[in-house]
Amino acid sequence: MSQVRVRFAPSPTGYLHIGGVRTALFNWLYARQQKGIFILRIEDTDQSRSTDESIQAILEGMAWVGLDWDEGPFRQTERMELYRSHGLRLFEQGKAYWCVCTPEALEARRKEAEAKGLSPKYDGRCRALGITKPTQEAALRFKAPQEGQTVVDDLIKGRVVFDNNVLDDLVILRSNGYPTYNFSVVVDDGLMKITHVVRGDDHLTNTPRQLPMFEALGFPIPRFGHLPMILGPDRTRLSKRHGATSIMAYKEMGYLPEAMVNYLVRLGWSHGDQEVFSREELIEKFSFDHVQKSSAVFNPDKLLWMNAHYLQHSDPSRIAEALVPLLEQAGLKAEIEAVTPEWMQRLIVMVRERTKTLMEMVHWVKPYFGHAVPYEEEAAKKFLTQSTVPVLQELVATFEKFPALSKAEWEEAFKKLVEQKGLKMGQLAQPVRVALTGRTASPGLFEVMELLGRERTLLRLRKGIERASAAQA
RNA sequence: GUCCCCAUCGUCUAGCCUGGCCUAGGACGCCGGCCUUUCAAGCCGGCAACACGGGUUCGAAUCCCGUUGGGGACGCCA
Repeated sequence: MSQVRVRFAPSPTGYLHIGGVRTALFNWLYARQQKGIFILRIEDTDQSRSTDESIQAILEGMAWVGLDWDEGPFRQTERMELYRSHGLRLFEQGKAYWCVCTPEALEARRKEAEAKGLSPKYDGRCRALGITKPTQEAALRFKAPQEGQTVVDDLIKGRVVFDNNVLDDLVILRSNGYPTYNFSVVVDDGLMKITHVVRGDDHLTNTPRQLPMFEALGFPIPRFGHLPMILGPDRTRLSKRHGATSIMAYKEMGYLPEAMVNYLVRLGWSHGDQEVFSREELIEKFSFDHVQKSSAVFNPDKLLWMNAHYLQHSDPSRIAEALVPLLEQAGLKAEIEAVTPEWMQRLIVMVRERTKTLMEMVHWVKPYFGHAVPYEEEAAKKFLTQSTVPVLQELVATFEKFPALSKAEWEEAFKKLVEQKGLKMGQLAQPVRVALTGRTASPGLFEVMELLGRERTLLRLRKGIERASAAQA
């Protein structure tokens, strides 16, 4: 068996979307598993819609999810000669012909046919003309087989049979000399010796159109695998109106690429009941046998859960790596530089079980930098009241007696004070929480103290007392 | 309209190929409880599906046919 060669072939007409990433991912996984070659090919033959920004977006998106390629990126616009020469060869061999129908005329006939309830396919009228040297604008059409059947033995869908009479003579070279999609794909997949064409199942009906071209060009026929589509909640193809579909939008919302990959791979593929897979496991366990035939609805809730899971279970240094740029973006550059990586990781471990995205984590992590902490007005108003001043003062006095902060000792002292005063835990805990973090919700108080350290804990408690003393009685 | 694909809880899915182990399992979400200094996390429990109709068979979620429903394709777009 020769080496597996697969490709991801997006067209650069917008951002890299979720569906594209999943297609790329399945190709990549298969290549890595089979020790094969993964090729990136940019299909930019539609010069009116392709942009360089889109190419950048594709590369950026691929990099973010960690899908690296072995060959390319190739751009089809740099391979024009190849398509032209192969097209002309088909003409010379009598397998293609010049068509002088204008786009307008074709459009009109298509409409007419549709109105009559007929198939809108090209009627093949130039096929018999035998034009050898067109004197006007002409497109080259491939002579598609008109009888018999074309069978696609699909890796995912199984055996699919098409009657050739549904095929029409496809334009392979436009009158402007550019190849069309269905032709450039065949030439490239053939020339690049692609062994497995794995793409969205919106291409399934393109396959019987492409197979005869592989044959005509003398290329070996690759295996095909058509992946089910990803749908929005309304069960139509996922698109912009369903919300964020750009892969980079998820980066910006604070998702981890590994969570994204894990979620996406489970959309259409499964391995028993397992939900969470490391990248190594995916490479090992991926199989087309367990790719679902039916389309899947994108479920943001489950993606969010997956992200929370990775936030909670990944190595803290990994989370820090992803979080730090976001903190810098949030204007905390100086604060980050003032702390050690170890402390940063402790902070992450402390807050992470209450965050589902890195963006939420940014919010949760903020109170622990710097000396004093700003209060959320509501929180201060509610808990830093005159009546709390005496007990807070007593707490500070108690803590001051300890030369160092010991979480266990301070907790014990705290609880003793609560008991002495006949208070409920929360009656002291909430004011202290606000004093320490500025908020009513936080990690465990003594974890917070331990992280802040003795001096900052005492400082913030004193500031809390100041604020409470200034409050209206 | 024509062709193609698909069909298990609201969603992602296991099981289907190689019928009985399925009183259909897991996950997300939802509801309830436990834990609890707040917020979470965690743990325990609950609700919830084989689209429908015919066959085949001792027996069908699993095999066959049809119906219905959903999706896709039919461009000098990709």
